[in-house]
Amino acid sequence: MWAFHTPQPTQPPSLFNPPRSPPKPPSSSLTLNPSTDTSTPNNNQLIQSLCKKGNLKQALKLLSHEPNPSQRTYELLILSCAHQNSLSLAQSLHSHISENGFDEDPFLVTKLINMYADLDSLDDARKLFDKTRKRTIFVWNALFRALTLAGFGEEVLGLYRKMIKVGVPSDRFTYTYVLKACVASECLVSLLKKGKEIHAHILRHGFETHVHVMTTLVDMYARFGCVAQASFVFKNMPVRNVVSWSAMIACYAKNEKPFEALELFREMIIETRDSVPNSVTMVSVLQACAALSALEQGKLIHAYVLRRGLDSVLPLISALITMYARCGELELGQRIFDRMKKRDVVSWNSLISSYGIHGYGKKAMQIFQEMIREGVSPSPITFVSVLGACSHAGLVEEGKGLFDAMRKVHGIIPSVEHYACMVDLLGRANRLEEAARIISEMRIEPGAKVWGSLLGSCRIHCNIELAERASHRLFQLEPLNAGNYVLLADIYAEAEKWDDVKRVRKLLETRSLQKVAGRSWIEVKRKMYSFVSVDEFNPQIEKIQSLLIKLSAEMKEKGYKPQTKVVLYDLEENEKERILLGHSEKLAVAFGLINTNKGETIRITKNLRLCEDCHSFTKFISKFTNKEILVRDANRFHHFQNGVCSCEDYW
DNA sequence: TCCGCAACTT
Repeated sequence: MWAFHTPQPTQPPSLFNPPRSPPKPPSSSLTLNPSTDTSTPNNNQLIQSLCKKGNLKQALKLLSHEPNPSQRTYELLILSCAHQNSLSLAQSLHSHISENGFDEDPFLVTKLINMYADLDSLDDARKLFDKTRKRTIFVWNALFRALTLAGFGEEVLGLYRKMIKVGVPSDRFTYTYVLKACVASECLVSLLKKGKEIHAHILRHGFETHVHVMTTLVDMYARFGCVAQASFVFKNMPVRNVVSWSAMIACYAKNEKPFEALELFREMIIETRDSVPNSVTMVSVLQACAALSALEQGKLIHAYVLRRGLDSVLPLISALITMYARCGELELGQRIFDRMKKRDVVSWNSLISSYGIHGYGKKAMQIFQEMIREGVSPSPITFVSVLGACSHAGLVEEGKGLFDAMRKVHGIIPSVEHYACMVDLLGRANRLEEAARIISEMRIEPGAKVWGSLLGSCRIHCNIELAERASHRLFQLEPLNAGNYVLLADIYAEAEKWDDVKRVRKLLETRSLQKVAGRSWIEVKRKMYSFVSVDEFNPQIEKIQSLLIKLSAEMKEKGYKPQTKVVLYDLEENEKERILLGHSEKLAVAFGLINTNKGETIRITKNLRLCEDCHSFTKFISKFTNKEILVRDANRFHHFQNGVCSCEDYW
């Protein structure tokens, strides 16, 4: 039955039916020799010390000679099985424990459930729980933990209801698990309502003073994107620690509130003495800088990281590489990577995606190959990064090859993200039929990301038929995402199907959704300036507008043609031109021209994809004014210099 | 006696 070789094959039958007798008192001596005496009362201690040394097989061998294994002995054996990742040994040990009558010991049941969770054998954990009669809160919690970790959130919530029904009171651990269960669902159901109910239970039972419970609550709201609720809970916490602060900062950083994240970080440093930011806190702070492309802020944060001696923490270094790359400083990121003494897969992923967003697809692929040569196993995210890089650079065949190798060579099953990358890769390259075929051949349910990629490509290549198919699915999958309606309306508009445009815009209205406004921002002397079309308040707005009008007129003489077709309203040409000059990105460029010194690069970030007119306008400007202009749009970087863009007009 | 929170890479 044991999965290892035992030198005494005559023993077994009695192995699982040892005589029952009370455990003998432990001896103080530990100087036993197993080869000369295998059945002394101190076998327990010997087994335990073998477990501690990691010699599980030897320990199990000895167990077969021990008539009275103690609870402690079993405990160490269980931990050893989990540690050695051996399910078959674990199951045999479990039978041994049952046959010795220890399977009603809640202590060992808890340990066994945890062990099965570590070994990813949820069925064993469930079965054990089902036949356990003495279900202490420890046993319940262990199962909640196991199921939550594996993503069976709904099952946990069902069991939680049962637990309340049978009258077992929750403790602080129960609350952290069931809160996490709300966001750990395999299916895409929203368990926010459940989470709010549990929030109410927590308050009713007086757990609002428990830091861990309340921090988990903050994190739960954060993951649902309920920033206001998360911040409400956080502000009302009677006790906070570095983890609570980090959770709230991460909440802002992940939910498109980078300013708030930086502000809270500032508050944390100034107002608290006992909650000093750690490397985890700093990762979120760097993410906020990256989201804003706030290079100067980012450098200050980097200096802080160095002062605090946090610069050898791997995830933090990856965040630094990403921050510099997203702020346009690819070389600084590369330099940090070069100086790393130790690198993990995340460090490589960061570098690969950095080259990807700058449009260097070939280079990203080279780094990928180098990583493989160094013996680092790629993760699913590695492929998202490198496929994304291929997509930005139009490397269709290379991307297809990588997608193939991912399965065949690296044994990674493609996820929705990978399919979305492939659809994007093919779609951008105007191979829309091929992209649609990939979707129809998918073995998993194509989610919103996949259809979204297709719709985005249809927008670029104005394919109405496929766009209608994609948006039909998207309207079901994410009815509240305004972007999908806007894309479809834009496609109709470009084809001058004004009735359809009206119909889709009406749909947007009836669902009371708001089109996300195009926004651009620029950092000048450590201050961020943000622009939303013409009417945004800015003290220099008149100066900006007159500069744009002047430049536009001058550039027209040199061959610049306003791409009025991007204005998707049925208007006169000159009116369209006026609208074009109000695009946020042009305002930011003009602001940059006015407020930067000669030779200084203009760095702009835009929340949406760059429009064709802004793209050609900025190319002209870069030549006309002899300025380097770096623009990061929703997808990638555009490096404008001397009239050309690094994307080679493929974006 | 057993159990717990936050982070990175798309």
